[in-house]
Amino acid sequence: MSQVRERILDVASDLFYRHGIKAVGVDAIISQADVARMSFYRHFRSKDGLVVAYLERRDEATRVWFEKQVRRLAPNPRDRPLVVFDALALRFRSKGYRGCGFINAIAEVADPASDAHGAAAAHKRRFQSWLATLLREAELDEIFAADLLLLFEGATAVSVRQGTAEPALRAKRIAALLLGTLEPRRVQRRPSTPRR
Amino acid sequence: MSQVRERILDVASDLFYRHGIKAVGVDAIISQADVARMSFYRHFRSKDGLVVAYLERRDEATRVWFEKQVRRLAPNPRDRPLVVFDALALRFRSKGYRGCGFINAIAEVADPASDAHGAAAAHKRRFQSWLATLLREAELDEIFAADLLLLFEGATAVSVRQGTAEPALRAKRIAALLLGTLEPRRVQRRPSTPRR
DNA sequence: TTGCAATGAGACTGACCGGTCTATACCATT
DNA sequence: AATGGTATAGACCGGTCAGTCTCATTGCAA
Repeated sequence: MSQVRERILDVASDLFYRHGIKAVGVDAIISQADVARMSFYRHFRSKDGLVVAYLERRDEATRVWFEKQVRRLAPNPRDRPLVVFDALALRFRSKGYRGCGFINAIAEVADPASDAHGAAAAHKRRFQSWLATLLREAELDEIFAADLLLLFEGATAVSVRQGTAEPALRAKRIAALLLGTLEPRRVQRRPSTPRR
Repeated sequence: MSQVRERILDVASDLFYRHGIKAVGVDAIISQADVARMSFYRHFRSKDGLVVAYLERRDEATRVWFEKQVRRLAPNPRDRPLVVFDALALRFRSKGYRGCGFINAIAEVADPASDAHGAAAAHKRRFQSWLATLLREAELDEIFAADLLLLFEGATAVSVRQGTAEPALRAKRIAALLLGTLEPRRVQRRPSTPRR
């Protein structure tokens, strides 16, 4: 209906993700969305309300995006649990990537009782259960979903810090080992010859 | 020398970690440190300067803490690479734990050219090279250091979100598999009998 | 005792914060 | 043509932000 609300959400999503939630004021949002101040408060009870809307919308969009990419990259359901990390690599390479918006929100908002925390936690729950579905459809044990999510989060954190997509492939390799697709390396113990 | 500077850093470290950097104003710091406003600006050029000092101090403290804990928990150097995750679990269980201060800083500050980013990146580099040392001293391949760090970060992110220490043990199990200490599970492929 | 550097207390600046309020303009339905 | 909902523009509120400045007080050392 109201394209004003959509415009606000578009602008806020962009600014919140790029600069962080606390770093973006209501003034910046309404001016960039070209919207009157009162129109903002007609559609959102407060800035906090907008933050929740931002996270809920991002939850939906993120999950739809991964679902689509994974289907595209892996026609065979058996390949999908690992292909998640290829999709993740795509994401890492996308312009302006700045990590998981939900993890960032949690890092920023601090208060675990806040609505933002709740929305972020809900997203991660849904994401993990999606991973479980992928595993089930690949005829693998759903029990690995939490492990995959841990690798997913780890890759994201490392990628943001070092600004490359390589951690996604690193995580994929570990995941493959975990799921039994690859044999573990057999050469971990180094020969006892002195180094250098 | 000056205990004023130390007091400021003590208070700032606590507040920055607990509430986030942007959420803590100079006023709160100086009032809680019981220090005059000008004393603050005599010791730190700006709030950003204080943030860098906070991160550098935390870098030192964090690495010293892990080093000590790992030595304590694993007298045998061969056990130390995995015992890192037991130390991490201790950390997760500590009161008021709110994740990695450096990851949080990166999430909050956004600008990758900022001093805060630089300090955080430097910490992670040092931490990874410490992990490499542990691996070397355990006669394992240093190449795994990046993998261990990825698991470390993943466990941290998950732990903060769900508020438990369990992800540390999950990461440890994966690390053990990775380092070849454990055999991979042999039962991943579920029997083709229909579920439920 | 004198002198100096460090600290304290607090006023002050200009900018911005989230949020409220009034007044006006537009546009579709009746 | 009148009405009612939705938009706009922008003044305004109290509070907080980071940072500067002045001046009094402290404490130590020459």
